[in-house]
Amino acid sequence: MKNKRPTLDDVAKRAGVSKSAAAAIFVQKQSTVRVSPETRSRILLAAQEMNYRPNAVATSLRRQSTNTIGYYTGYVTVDLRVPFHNHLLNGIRQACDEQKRHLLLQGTFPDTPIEQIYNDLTDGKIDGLILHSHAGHPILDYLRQDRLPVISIAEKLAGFSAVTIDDAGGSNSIAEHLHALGHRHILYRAPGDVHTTSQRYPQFMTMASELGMEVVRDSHLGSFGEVSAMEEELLRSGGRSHPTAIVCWNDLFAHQFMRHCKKNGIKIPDDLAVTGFDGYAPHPFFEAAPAYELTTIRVPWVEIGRIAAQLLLKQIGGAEIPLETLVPVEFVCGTTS
Amino acid sequence: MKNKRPTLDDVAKRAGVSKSAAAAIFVQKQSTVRVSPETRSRILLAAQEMNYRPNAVATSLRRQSTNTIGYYTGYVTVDLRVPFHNHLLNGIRQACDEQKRHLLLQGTFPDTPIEQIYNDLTDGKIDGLILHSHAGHPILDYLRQDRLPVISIAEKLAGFSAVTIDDAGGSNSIAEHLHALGHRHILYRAPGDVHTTSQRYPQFMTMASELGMEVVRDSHLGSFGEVSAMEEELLRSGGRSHPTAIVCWNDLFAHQFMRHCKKNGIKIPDDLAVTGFDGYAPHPFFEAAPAYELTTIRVPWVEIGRIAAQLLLKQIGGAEIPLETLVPVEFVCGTTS
DNA sequence: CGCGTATGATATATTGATACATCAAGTACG
DNA sequence: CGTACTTGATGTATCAATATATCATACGCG
Repeated sequence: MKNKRPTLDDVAKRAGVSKSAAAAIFVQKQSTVRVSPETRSRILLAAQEMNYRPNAVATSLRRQSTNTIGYYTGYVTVDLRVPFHNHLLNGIRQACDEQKRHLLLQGTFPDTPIEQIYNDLTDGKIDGLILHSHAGHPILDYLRQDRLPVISIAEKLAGFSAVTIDDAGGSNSIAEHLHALGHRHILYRAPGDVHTTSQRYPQFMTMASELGMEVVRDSHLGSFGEVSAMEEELLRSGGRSHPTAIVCWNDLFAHQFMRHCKKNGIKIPDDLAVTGFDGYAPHPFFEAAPAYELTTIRVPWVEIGRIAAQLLLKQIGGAEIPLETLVPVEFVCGTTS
Repeated sequence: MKNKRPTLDDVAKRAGVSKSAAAAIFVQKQSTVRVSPETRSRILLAAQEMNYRPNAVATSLRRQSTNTIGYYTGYVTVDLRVPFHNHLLNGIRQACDEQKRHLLLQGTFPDTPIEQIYNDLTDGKIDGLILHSHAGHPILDYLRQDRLPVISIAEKLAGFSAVTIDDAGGSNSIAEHLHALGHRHILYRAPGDVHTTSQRYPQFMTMASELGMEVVRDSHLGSFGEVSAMEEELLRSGGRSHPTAIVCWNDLFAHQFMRHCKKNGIKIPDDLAVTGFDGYAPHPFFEAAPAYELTTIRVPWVEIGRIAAQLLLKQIGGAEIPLETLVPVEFVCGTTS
């Protein structure tokens, strides 16, 4: 029969020493308690014979630290299959692995009471929290009153450090690229009340104006895959009129729109140019004969996850970290423009 | 300044009651201690004023249960962007959310000492563990000696319950489908020493023989994207000879191979039929104008993750769960056959 | 020989919540 | 009116480690 798990007391008893002596062997940082080599090996032998392993929960309670960070996936998107989640998580996990920390996936259904979310995030299970895509979420006000170290990804949130993306630079690149190709009339497709839009659209507008391009704004939100009225019109016109290019706020919208183009016989980029933003490096799995290679801004999501986790761990360690860490992006010229 | 976090003692003191009374209000299951409505509200008021939240780590220690399950991602594939990971995780998270449990992502670099992995998995941080793709991993022997509840996904592992996939049924479907289309010479492409192969290949062979088809086996492993000698030959021949169909052990191999077909001008399915296995329901993100719709066996990975987590939680709760839970698959006829 | 110090331990308080035993006061009832 | 039982609490041990104080010896040295 599988026995009860041995504790440090059991080990000490078997080795014929005090608990303090036994503890000195297993404590994470070096102990002030000294143990002779012979005693040490006696304790280690006893521990091995009993298959002793320290209890992480007890250690966490006493040390007031769990060596675990959380990634909160609630609110906007809970589906872990969404690329930004698994790309970020992959990077976060790399950092955790390197520093021997653990990663807790925390997320809640949209209708979970805010108090419960707050409780869940700040009940001591984690030493720090990574947030992404939570601008405007009521949890932020709660977290600001708490001592839990928090880092934000892709958004500046008052009171927290952030790893941000060079949205402005990316937007400039797209505007310049389209201008160079001769496009003068652009449809800018991005939902209105979304944080990312506010980071990308104004800069695009500024640059577009400088270059003398006309931009029409389509801020329909809708659900993924839904076609807006302006898009509908564009599809009906066959794309062979103004605007000559559609700038999408992210790759997802671009891909979705291109599906409709295909159905409607619109040729890309001949009839219409399409650009995205995000550039999720597709996993090899998805590289199978893509119909289009999207022109986009490649955002190094995996790297961003990793940087965020590293900064958070520094902060947990007591270090000061910069309020903003800007990560550069890369213009990728595909076949859709 | 942000103060020290209040404890139950602090709340009790402020409300002028004993710790036991205060505890009775916050304890998870109902307490044997009775509290009058007036006292109750006095305690609740005090707690609210102090912003008291119970410490989860202390609770875990006392209750000997963390309400957390682990998902171990080490060994074969650590990259969380691989579809089976994020599909499974999504299902697991659904189940955890429903039952208010937490999910710890545990994984280690390939060169982590086994003792350390064992320690990490069994040090009390989690109440149970989900394993996928770990057949033959040395950690299994360690875990078998432990009390930690474990459930395996997609593989029967001695000593643990498993959620399994109807690999045999899926293999039959593919054999019958190809036979019905007139194919008589098949190349079966699957690495030799992989668990999944042993589940899928024998049944395919049995059914193929019954139907009078000839099957050549290509068991080259190689790394993802690498072309085997047999594939090379097939590509050179332009596919316009025997075999007339290639059965891949999973969608990944199928997609990879099709990339090479495209490069070599081989038309699918006219020159060569291709089938896969897994049928990761692609996220809407990836639905953009796929060049091929792969003929495959759709395995409900999200659902499988969810079932596995639910069973594990039952087992943790003390219930007996079946040693094997077989999940049916679905034949999907695409345009590649 | 007595004082200071290094070595190798032990004893005890602490971390924050929970389970259970105990206890005082009030009520029901024969 | 005494026993039995209910209500509404309190006190204490426990979960498994860690931090710190304390305590014996032994040794160096003037």
